[in-house]
Amino acid sequence: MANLKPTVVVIEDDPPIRRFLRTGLSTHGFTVYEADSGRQGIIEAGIRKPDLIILDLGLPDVDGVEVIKTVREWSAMPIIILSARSAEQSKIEALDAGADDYLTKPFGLGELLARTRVALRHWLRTPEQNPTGEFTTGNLRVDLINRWVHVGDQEVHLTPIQFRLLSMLVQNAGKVLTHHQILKDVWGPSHTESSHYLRIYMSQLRQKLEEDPTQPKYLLTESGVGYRLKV
Amino acid sequence: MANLKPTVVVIEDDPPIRRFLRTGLSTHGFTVYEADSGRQGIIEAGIRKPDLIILDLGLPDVDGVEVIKTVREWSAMPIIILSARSAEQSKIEALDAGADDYLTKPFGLGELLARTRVALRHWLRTPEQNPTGEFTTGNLRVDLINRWVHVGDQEVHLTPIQFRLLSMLVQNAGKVLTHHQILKDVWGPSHTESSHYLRIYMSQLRQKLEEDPTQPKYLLTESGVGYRLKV
DNA sequence: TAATCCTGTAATCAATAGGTTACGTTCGTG
DNA sequence: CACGAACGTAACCTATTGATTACAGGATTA
Repeated sequence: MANLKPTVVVIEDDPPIRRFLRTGLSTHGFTVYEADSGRQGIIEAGIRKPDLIILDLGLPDVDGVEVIKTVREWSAMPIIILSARSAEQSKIEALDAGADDYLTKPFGLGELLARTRVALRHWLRTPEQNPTGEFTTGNLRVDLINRWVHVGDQEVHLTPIQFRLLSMLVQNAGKVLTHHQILKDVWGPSHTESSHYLRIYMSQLRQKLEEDPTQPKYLLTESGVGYRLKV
Repeated sequence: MANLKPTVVVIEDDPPIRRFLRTGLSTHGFTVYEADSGRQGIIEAGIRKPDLIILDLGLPDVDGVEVIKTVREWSAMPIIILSARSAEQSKIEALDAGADDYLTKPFGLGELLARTRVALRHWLRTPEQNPTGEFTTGNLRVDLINRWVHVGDQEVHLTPIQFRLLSMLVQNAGKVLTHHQILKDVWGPSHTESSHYLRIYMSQLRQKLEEDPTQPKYLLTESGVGYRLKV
């Protein structure tokens, strides 16, 4: 969804309001899918996996609160309620059933859009929505963002320098990095001649990551040049 | 039952409404701190590190939108707006400045409480996307919404800071958090260098949560980097 | 095959970072 | 205003990390 348009499923039985929502939302960058009943809405939400649901409480077939509960059984996606019912008890029920916001008709398009922005802001903050910087080759898995390394299903602990070194290799996986480049990046520009540091830490990494450190499968030496992470 | 009550900072200059909020919120399980001006409210939010801010837009000294922006410079905590202004433009400005919800006066206490529950639900949403807000690993169970911690079938009492620290780790379970990140979030932006605080409280958490505090299974140290809650 | 260069590994030691205890102060509650 | 809980601070001790030295293996070449 990062560079695509956000998608929304509108569940609303009244055709004029549906048209109002369709034009308003699509001219503001949404891809809009529509449903005119609760049953249809639940199906649509399941198929489209939208970034947002806009739901009218007063549907002909199912009670809106039931729709909320059904969706919440399998997803935490944002749900914004539109309703003609302004009674407080109705709001409380919908919100406690799992809705994220509640607008009473009549409402302005500007406010609705502002509240969709709030809902999407919340939703985007959840970590598993964000891409992970995970790298895999063979039975070696590295997550640069969460900062862990797995060999098989075993977690491996690395010291800060070891991790920086591996991190640089991962970010240039497949390419050969010269001693000079690595030393400059990991130890800083004042240590570009201390190539024995590099050998020692490379050895430590192999001890921790390679099945047979004497026959490395991932951390390869390019003699006279540098090192390379095999992909 | 609950480990400790959630805290809220109420920023409102009108004494009758302030009293209404104080009694309403505290009888429903909140610890309430009050401020009668924007300036004071920002300070209070920084000191108390509440779970929620309730903010009146019509303050005598600072514009409410400025208060939102100032808080958002260093925290993503939920902010619910109360306002006499029902104009759509006012709502849009506040929501886009970073507010999470907007209620127009007059409003009912029931609706306000329902909307606080929504805000806290968003704020506490764990990476697992657990709808109940409960987190489990090994024999450690944490419920961020109801605020209790169990080790085995034994309830454990935590102090406010201890709970905030654990809460942050739970919300980022699996990830390494740097000293800096934790200090900023738990103690506030002015304590980012006081890393010995962190060590002491981490030690206290281990005493309470780990079977063998010298060999932690959950609260892991990433030496030279920070800490991590193992999943 | 001897010399040389590049590479890998082990062991040591100092510096830094982390863990724990104890104690004084503050703050909220009754 | 007295009590206890929670917090901040200092001091001390332990563990981890990183730098460094020394040495061993292996390949290339004269």
